[in-house]
Amino acid sequence: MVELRDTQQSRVIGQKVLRPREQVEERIRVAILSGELKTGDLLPPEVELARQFNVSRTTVREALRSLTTQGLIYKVPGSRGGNFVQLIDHHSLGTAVIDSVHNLLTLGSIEFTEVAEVRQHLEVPAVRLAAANRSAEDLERLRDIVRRQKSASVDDPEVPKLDEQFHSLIAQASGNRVLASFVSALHHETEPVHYLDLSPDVGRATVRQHKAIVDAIAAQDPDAAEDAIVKHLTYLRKHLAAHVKR
Amino acid sequence: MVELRDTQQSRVIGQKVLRPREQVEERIRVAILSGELKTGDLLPPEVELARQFNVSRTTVREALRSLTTQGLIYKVPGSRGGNFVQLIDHHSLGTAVIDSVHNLLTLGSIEFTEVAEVRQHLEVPAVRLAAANRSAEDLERLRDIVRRQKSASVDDPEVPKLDEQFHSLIAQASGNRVLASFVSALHHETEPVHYLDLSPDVGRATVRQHKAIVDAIAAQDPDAAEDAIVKHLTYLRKHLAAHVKR
DNA sequence: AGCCGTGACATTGTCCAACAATGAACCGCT
DNA sequence: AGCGGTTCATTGTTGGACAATGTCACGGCT
Repeated sequence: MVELRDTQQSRVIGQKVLRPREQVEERIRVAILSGELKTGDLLPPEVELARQFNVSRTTVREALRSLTTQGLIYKVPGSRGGNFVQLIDHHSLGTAVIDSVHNLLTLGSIEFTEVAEVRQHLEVPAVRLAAANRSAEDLERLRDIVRRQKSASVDDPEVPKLDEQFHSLIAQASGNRVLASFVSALHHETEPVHYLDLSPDVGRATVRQHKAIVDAIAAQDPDAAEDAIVKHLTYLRKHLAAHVKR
Repeated sequence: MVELRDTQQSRVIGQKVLRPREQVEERIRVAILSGELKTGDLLPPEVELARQFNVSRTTVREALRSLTTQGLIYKVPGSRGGNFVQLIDHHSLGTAVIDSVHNLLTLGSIEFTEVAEVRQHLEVPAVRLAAANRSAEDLERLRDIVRRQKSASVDDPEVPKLDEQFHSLIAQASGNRVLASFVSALHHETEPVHYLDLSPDVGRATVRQHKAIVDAIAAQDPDAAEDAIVKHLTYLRKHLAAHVKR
């Protein structure tokens, strides 16, 4: 947090010396972020890149490895393989959040309840916006999910996936992609716990609550929607609290 | 989204073949996430790791490069250097969000308004919680910042930093670290724009609004705090909208 | 004694040249 | 048309060398 400021000489001539790997990485990064390289484009082979940048293939590979880890490119071995520019849309934000939150949770650097709390703070606006902005298609897809949830048995392996889809779809219907990414990421990290115990009672109650949410969205009634989702989340939290066994 | 399920043979014997680099990376990752390696610990030198895993140093280096990019370790060249386990706390989440949102914004994959909207949805609960949970020290620090903002001239290079600190501190005072990380990340990505034009009028209005927020937090009045922050954010948005020149 | 340069040293950073693994396209056989 | 092997471009891994970096200890200078 300490900030060093050059009080005497504010003119700067020298810049930080960048190592070869950093320069290569940066050049490729701006090529991607500037749109010079588009999604799906194939980068030149590593030997060719090494030639162009006049560095060794090893250095190029370290730069590419870093870019891969950042999710900007992906590598494909084999004859028609190579380094391709990765699709970068709002889902990237979701996975970035998932990864980071997951790490922090397993390290104990943050508490589960903090995540759940933020999730609720985001799901309420999400469902309100969904009620206001939902398309006919959104509604149909939500109804379809609830239908399938109703018919699924408790131990059906589809259950968690359906639940994830339900909440993600609502967030998507809000029309705000950042909000959608956050909600589905936080859902992903908070929900898994309650798959372990799932009595038929809880299953039925969940479906009933989901239906109430969808009805409010169908009626385009944000207040009712908020009410329904708060009830749902509160129910889940109470139910979860009864099963903290770890 | 397609899920392939083996309908005929549900017994799985073979697992995916992992490349050496992946195995090394994974082993080190779990060592860190399990707590076997703690913050600040020094990993064995690369040649030693190569010996232990029985792979080449190059392979070890690729694994370490990836872990570095993920923020799990950091590298220090030189005699007493090496690969150290990075501190991983909730700030990691903030920087992860900043990076991803920044990429998406420059690529045009998300809209500025979506980020700003989510920011507001998070700052409202943040300020309410801050009003409820704030410590005496939090309050003193907030007052100190407002004091300094009052005395700072419009073109003072400290101004943006103070603003960032102000909003981050409030989020921190909420007591929810996930919330704090999100708020400061989104603030970081949405605020820079309005540094460009900063008339003395706007500066004074901002400080006045900040003071109102702090007063509400001091009085531990969540409703008043919400009211104040909404007014503030609305003012900023209106002011920003008048200057969309890019 | 304290300060400053200087050189040794451990470690990461880069280079090079080769070979292994991968997987798509091609070709020929039936 | 389908099947199986071959070719080939590309990434993945290896081993070994040298360069760059930054800490430490030492020694000389003041």
